[in-house]
Amino acid sequence: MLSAEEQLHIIKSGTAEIVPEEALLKKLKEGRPLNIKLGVDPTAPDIHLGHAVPLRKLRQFQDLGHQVTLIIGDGTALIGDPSGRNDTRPQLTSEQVAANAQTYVDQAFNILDPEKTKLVHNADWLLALDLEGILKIASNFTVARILERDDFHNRYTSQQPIAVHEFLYPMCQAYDSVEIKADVELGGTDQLFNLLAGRELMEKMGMEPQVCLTLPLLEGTDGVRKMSKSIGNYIGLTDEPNEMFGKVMSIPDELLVKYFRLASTLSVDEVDAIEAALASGEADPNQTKRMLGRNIVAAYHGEEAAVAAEDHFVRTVVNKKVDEADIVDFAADLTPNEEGLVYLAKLLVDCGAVGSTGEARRLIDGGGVKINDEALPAKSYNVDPALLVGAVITAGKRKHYRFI
RNA sequence: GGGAGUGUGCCCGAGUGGCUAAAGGGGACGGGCUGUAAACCCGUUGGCUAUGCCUACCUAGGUUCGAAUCCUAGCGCUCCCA
Repeated sequence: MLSAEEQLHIIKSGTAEIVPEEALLKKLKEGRPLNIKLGVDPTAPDIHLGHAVPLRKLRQFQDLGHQVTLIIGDGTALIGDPSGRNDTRPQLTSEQVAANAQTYVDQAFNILDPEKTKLVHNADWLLALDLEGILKIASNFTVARILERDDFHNRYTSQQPIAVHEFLYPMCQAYDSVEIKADVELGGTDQLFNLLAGRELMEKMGMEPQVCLTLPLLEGTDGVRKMSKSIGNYIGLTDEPNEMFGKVMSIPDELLVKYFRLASTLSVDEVDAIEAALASGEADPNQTKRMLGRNIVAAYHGEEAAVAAEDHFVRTVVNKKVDEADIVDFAADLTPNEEGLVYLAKLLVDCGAVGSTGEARRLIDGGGVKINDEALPAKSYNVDPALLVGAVITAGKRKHYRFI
């Protein structure tokens, strides 16, 4: 086992805050495997690189010899985490939660070491609480304290509704820490309040309080907003290799180091080296980004897929060649009208390239529809079917079809 | 229980009887440039085989030649008082 100081150096990489750091050092010095907690909300079926950030950190802890308790928040999911929200989350049914939890766990074990992971469900103890138990926990918190939270405060002052049950969320999460006797709890920076609630509750219940470790939120491919499925700027762990690689290439350069640090499998030293090389201008951002893409694809699909994905990227994007594998065959009705033409706008809707004929027309007018790499002139909504037979029809940046 | 506000397109937000498929911004999409980065420029952003027709400003009615705009009721949200 590494020394406490060496461990701390690794753990600190990429973290936003450790509260309090001395307490973590002290725990590390005890030389025992610490119990590292991560609670996850099974509110969405797919997980993405943003969700993977704390999982990677957990993996680091595991590699340093510590134990992880992964809590499936099937109890808290019934509430819906209010963190960072400006509205009330929809409450999920237990069936949805169970299904989501399963896919989450499957994907999480791509990253975590199953040998050192204990999987628990907080419904087991949260739903077992009776009113007396709930009151006992709730009496440790005050309304003022909870209203201090940024998101509650903002919603309150901006006249957005806050449902009473949402107040229970941080308390339940705090109680989880008590239940599993956490030494350290991880979460995004938006989780700080919830993590601190756990620390407070443990202390009030006479336990050694957990250390709170927050990780920065990972921006999505737009480089601005945090990665999120609903915004559509996410890189899913189950994305196909080619798509995954392409999405990584589309992130802004400014995010390169952050992605390496939070989402890649590289060690702290390696990431430090890359950061220095980029800063000095020694490393080419494009090549470095490709390296990142390879690393991320390899982590979820294997080395071979990563090489193939980069290859695909070079062919289709850099050299602008249409890859045969990207062409979708579509059985189109090419029966011509009286003028001997077919309505291309409708065909583009039928094959799923666009949502409406209006959109198709606009795309054509904007030069976004190509036949065999040749842009159609504006207004050519009706075309000679002979042009289409056997040809590659491209709609937008990277949708290719062949009508058969 | 009483009172006051508010509800517009993916989002924010103008519009208070006709000139409004609805200003402006954001986002998104497409084109150019390029490293599927950033920056920048241009275009598009309800549906429909389209110089037109249809559907739209919370919902349902009503007034009017004409309503996102006025009236009535309802629904949602917020605040204040109790």
